[in-house]
Amino acid sequence: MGDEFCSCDIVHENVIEMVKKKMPQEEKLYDLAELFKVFGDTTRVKIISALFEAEMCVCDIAELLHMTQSAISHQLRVLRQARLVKHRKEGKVVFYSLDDEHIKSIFNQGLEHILEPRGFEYALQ
Amino acid sequence: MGDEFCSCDIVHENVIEMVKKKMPQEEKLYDLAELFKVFGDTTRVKIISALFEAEMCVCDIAELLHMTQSAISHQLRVLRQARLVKHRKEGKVVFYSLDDEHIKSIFNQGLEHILEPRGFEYALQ
DNA sequence: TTAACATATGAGCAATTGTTCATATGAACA
DNA sequence: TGTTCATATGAACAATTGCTCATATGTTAA
Repeated sequence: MGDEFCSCDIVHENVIEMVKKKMPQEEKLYDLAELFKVFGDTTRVKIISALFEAEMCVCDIAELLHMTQSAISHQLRVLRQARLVKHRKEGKVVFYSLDDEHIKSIFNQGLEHILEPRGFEYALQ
Repeated sequence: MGDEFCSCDIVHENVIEMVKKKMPQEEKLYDLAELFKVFGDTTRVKIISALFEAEMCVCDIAELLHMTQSAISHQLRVLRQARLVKHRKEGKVVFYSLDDEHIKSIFNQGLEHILEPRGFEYALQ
């Protein structure tokens, strides 16, 4: 039954069909993964966390995170392309700030998950 | 001023100090990035999306996503370690389901972001 | 016990990613 | 105009990641 991606015999076809119908489009799920991938790096999470507090220029962020200007600039590019930050030029200086209200929600939900006490079963792993 | 991670002279020390005080602990931000990293893969996003609809065994998921049992099992391990799914054994069969209410929120906030219409400036990039 | 089966896991490989280094761009000012 | 400075970017390299393949684990049934 099916395309043999699993050697099992017990496949629950009715469940699979139901789930297949209800799941979002493949493309949406791909985009969603791409979005979370942007959040999935310590440097970028730190940048976002910093920009929650204040608009900052590239140089400030580099100084704050003890990283090179180049590294920060590369990461800001990623954040820009994901529409998570916006920028404003003032002469030579470029100020970055958060672009989206959703970010705070996503970020905070993530923090809540992190801060939850861990269950017994997990502690054993 | 500072540790010279940036050759700039214009560093706004007062902003940096303020932000530094308000930012979450480094370790929390690291954990947060680790959590989002788990969401940042198409296969795992699809698995989570499927488990929103129903509890499923490894074989069902493999069939649904047209992927090998091994690939799915490896990814389920990642999801388990991040406490995003739980499992229940019934004989040889292992059923997986979502472990956490936060997941739905994080996931849906992400989808909202994805679905937002894009601005003019971004369209040009 | 042995055979069959559902799942888990380790090693290896290709693809992706984050940083560094060198340099380009573009704005302000002498 | 030429210089200085803030930022952006391309190439290269090391580290990480997701999959495959082979095999281990653990459960059921003969």
